[in-house]
Amino acid sequence: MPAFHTYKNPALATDLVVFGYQDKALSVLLLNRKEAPFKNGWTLPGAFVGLEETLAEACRRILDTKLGLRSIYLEQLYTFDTPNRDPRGRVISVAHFALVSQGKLTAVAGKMANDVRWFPVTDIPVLGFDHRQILSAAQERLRAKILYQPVGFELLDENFTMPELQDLYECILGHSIDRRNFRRKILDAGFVELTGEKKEGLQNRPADYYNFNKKLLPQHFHLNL
Amino acid sequence: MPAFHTYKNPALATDLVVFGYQDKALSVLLLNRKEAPFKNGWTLPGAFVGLEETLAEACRRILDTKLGLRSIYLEQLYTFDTPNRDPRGRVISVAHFALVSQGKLTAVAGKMANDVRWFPVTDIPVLGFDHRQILSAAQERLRAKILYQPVGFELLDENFTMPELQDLYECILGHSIDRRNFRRKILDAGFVELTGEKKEGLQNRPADYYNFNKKLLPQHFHLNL
DNA sequence: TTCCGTTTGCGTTATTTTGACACAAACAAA
DNA sequence: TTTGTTTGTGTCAAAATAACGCAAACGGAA
Repeated sequence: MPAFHTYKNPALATDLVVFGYQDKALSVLLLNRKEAPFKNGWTLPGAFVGLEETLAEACRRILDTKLGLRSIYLEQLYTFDTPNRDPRGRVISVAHFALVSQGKLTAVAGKMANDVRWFPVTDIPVLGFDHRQILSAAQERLRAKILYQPVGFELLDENFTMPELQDLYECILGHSIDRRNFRRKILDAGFVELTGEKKEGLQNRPADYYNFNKKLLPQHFHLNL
Repeated sequence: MPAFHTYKNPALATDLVVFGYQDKALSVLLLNRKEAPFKNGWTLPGAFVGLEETLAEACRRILDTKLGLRSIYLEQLYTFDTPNRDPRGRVISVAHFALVSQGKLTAVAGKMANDVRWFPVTDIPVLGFDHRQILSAAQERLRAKILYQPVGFELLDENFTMPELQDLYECILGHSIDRRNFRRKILDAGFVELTGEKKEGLQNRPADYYNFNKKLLPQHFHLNL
């Protein structure tokens, strides 16, 4: 038996699908590469995984140093290993996806280098590597997840109105929902509560602000939308 | 930038959760290790991933050479990277789970080395590495999956009766279901059809044989059981 | 002020789905 | 024939869902 680390293994990387919600649209952070391969092409942010860090730590490192994002929702998505997915050689990528709330999104937008941009998921450019496939998998996961876990709140501010929440759901699910039925199902699920405040200063009737109540959270529900 | 494969990367492995269904019980293939670490302890079958093979190929290799199983259902589960999950060093494992039908199960049972055994999921011994965690994740995935994809049929023979199918569902879900409601929901989902044959030779009323009909498959349904 | 267009909040009703049963049919064994 | 057990089919009340009406609360125009 040879020494342990002399085994020839594929290289290990992480790629990140960072979702944000702004201007009534779900969007993704893309990075314009300055180096080959795919020079000047758009890709997901990613990096190789070091010997001393976990996958999550590698993701946090990317989020922090490349994008200036901290303490946001992060989840492992899938591990991609198509043979020629990276022209440089054999690289296996453990893809993750992250959710950025509106508050943090706007706060960081200015700090970002001009080679990092938000793209609405409805208008994604050609992506390098197999990142189009990764992005599609992330969207599918998010679609499924939003129906049984309170993950959508990671994309909104602490306080949000029912119409705002509904528009988010519609963006992610890709179809429109009846206002009144949506409201009823969300309230029945029982993980939001009224704050008592209203969204004033608008043109129409003020909307009630709601709050994601972690104490009431059933941690497992099922929305039929 | 150093030569590509001089990056220090964690070692990459695969571990397999092979599910079988026999004697009205869901069971898992476990391997008794002949070498350290966890010598004489039970673990999931696994192997390191070579440079020239995909993850799926590595899994097929294990299934074929170690267990004598071919062309069975295989799916990626999750990638485990807890720092000290392997006492030999930093190993990241892309766990998969496989489903073996009763026919193939019995055909191969005899060929298996005596250090490989089926264990009912209700009676699992202490496992090495983080394999208990992997097994639990696989069970959870299977529980969820059986409700919206026709994956349970991979565990049965081509022809099966409704009571057999129900018992399988009950084993995986972990709770009993009303016979009549179960039948109705399965038939409403519309991916099984009567073969016309009956399971004769038993003590009681013969049960109708059903068939998993791939042509009728909606590929996306939702069972509420 | 009054009227209008728009959005929000709250409700109703018909339909569908679900959960909990009852009962007869088909076998083997007594 | 009778009994015990399992399978196939149907019923019915309760719950969940989809579709929809209507008044309240704003800003802006008349």
